[in-house]
Amino acid sequence: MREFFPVLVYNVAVCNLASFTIKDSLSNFLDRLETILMHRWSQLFIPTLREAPADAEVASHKLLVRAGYIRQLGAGIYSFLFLGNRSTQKIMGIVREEMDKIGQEFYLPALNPREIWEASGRWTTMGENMFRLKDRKGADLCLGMTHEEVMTDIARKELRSYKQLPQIWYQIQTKFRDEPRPKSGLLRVRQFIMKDAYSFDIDAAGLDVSYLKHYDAYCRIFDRCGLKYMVIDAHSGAMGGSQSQEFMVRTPAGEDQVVSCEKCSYAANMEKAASKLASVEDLATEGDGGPLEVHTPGQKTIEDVARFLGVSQKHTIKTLAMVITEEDAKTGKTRTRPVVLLMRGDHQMNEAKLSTAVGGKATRPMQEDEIRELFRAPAGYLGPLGTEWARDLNDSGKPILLVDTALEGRTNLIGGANKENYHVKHLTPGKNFHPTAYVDLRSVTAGEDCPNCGSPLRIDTAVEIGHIFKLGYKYSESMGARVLDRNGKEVAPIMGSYGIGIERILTAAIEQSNDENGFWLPPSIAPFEVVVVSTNSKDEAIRAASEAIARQLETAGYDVLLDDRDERPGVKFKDADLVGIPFRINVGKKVTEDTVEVVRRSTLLKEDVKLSAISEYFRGLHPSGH
RNA sequence: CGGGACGUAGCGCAGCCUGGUAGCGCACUUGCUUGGGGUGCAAGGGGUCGCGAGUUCAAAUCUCGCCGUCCCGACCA
Repeated sequence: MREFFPVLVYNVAVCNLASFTIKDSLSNFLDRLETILMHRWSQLFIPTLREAPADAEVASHKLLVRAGYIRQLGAGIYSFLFLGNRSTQKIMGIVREEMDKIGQEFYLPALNPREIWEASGRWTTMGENMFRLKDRKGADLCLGMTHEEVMTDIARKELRSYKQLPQIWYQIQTKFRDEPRPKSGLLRVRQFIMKDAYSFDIDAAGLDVSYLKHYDAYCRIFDRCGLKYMVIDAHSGAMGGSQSQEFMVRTPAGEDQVVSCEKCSYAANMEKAASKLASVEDLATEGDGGPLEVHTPGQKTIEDVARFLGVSQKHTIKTLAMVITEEDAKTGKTRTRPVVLLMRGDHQMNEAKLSTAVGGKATRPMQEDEIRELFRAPAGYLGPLGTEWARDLNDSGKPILLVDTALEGRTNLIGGANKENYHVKHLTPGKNFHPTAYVDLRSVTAGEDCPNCGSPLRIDTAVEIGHIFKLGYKYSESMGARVLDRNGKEVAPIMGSYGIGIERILTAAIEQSNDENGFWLPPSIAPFEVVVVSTNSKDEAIRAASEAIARQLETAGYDVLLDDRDERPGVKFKDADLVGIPFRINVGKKVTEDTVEVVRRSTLLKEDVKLSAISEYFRGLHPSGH
């Protein structure tokens, strides 16, 4: 603020020339100047609401609207008003400062021609999630959901040599996604601001460095934003990604499930999380140990069968019949391929893990007629016997048998007999049936042991605020970016992509710190750091002291909001508590003793502070140490 | 895209079933009052009842269609 002072005076002067009539005295002019330099509540637009809109469900949504930060324009489309804009601007400022340390900021178009999305193949794969439009000539355009294509287009046109690498390019801009279901205020929207960065390196070792730079920058950004976050290993998808981590903030409003260890640093999302299982003592062998059919009339579920036979579900096999859709390499036609999964009876299958196991293809449960055709038996009695048709994963089109790792090494399990009303005892993998592969298909559940340290795992819902991702060669190859390496050989640069959701930082911060009266933001991202409440605007001593304190702190470099409205103190206190400002100074009767109250919003604890000690007081509290 | 709910003043809601002058609280305007946790009193302003058709002498209310918003699910680079 201070360094912009001369510029501001100039602008204000110029702006006012037009309306500067003879009637306007110099002091009037200076008053106006003062209003602009000092943020006076009485002259600002901060439309606070006593009640939240009926549409709002999650805390941050209700409070953002109540505090006058945002207003809704349509489903998943929001306007940012004065306070909301100040806060997101501060967040962007922090992101920009830290990103400038590792990369270069660009400004890219949101309006993209179809061609570059055709080149990467995403014009079709993005499907309905992409906003599309036509120009007057009928040419297809879309609104950018992310900017791999545009960045890679620049790279392919401009980068020629390994000597130009590495490059880290970033932007902080609006993105558009036609979400099937916008929800939870700013958490899931159709237009939002994102910082996205892209790295180009000559080799994997270079990518490791770029990736690490982003990891460090992200930690600094989220630390400075005052968030309590965790970094988790993420499901990197089937397409080329080798490493991927997500920065998550725990909150019940979140949409993602995150597994984390109570003791050590282990954390992963559900699609990736693993756990150590307590070992199970297998059932004893009866008779000769060969497969033994048992009559289980009407017992279709694992629960039924285990109870009926008087065994734990841990000794049973759950047989799941799925289908994947794959494309024939030669004809290009899609066809289905049966995938039979064996899980321990009490375990849940994770579809993302399954999808990863089969190379990222779409999966769905088998239909009744497909089941009958493959097993010659009805659902409820399926089992691994007679699955000799199971083939190699690469043997396109043929059925495969995937067995969860929890069953590896187990013996004498109980599963369906592929015959109505019958199950089979003494099933042992590798002996009675032969898996295509053992793979981890199981969803971790809370309380299981951490794979690192053995402590209990917890599962929380969380919001993703950042994501770093080793892209590999997907875009550089498909879009034809090439540079010459040291040997003069043409190679595709290896890429990384790195995103941060700006509004999600604000939302997560509010979710982390709110009560029924409002919320409090970390000073670094709050629209104002301090609100000075003049408790009685008719009392000249109080009014003057409020002005003086506000000006003093403003001069010291703080962002100060002076509540000079002619309102009752109760109204001002309620509003101050609502709007997210972390510190409040109540200026009241005690000014006659040169004393004011400082209130920390997070605790609502009040402290009497001498006027002469105000600056000193805040020097101690301010995290960025003015 | 499947399931559910809602749409009446800026916000929160009643009225609809049983058709007949559109109401309450907050907010807003004016005056007085009050001045440390949304002060009190008085007088006001503000509504094509989401849109369109239909039934009817008459529709916020009944019927049909459309649009919009929210919730659950599916989806989520």
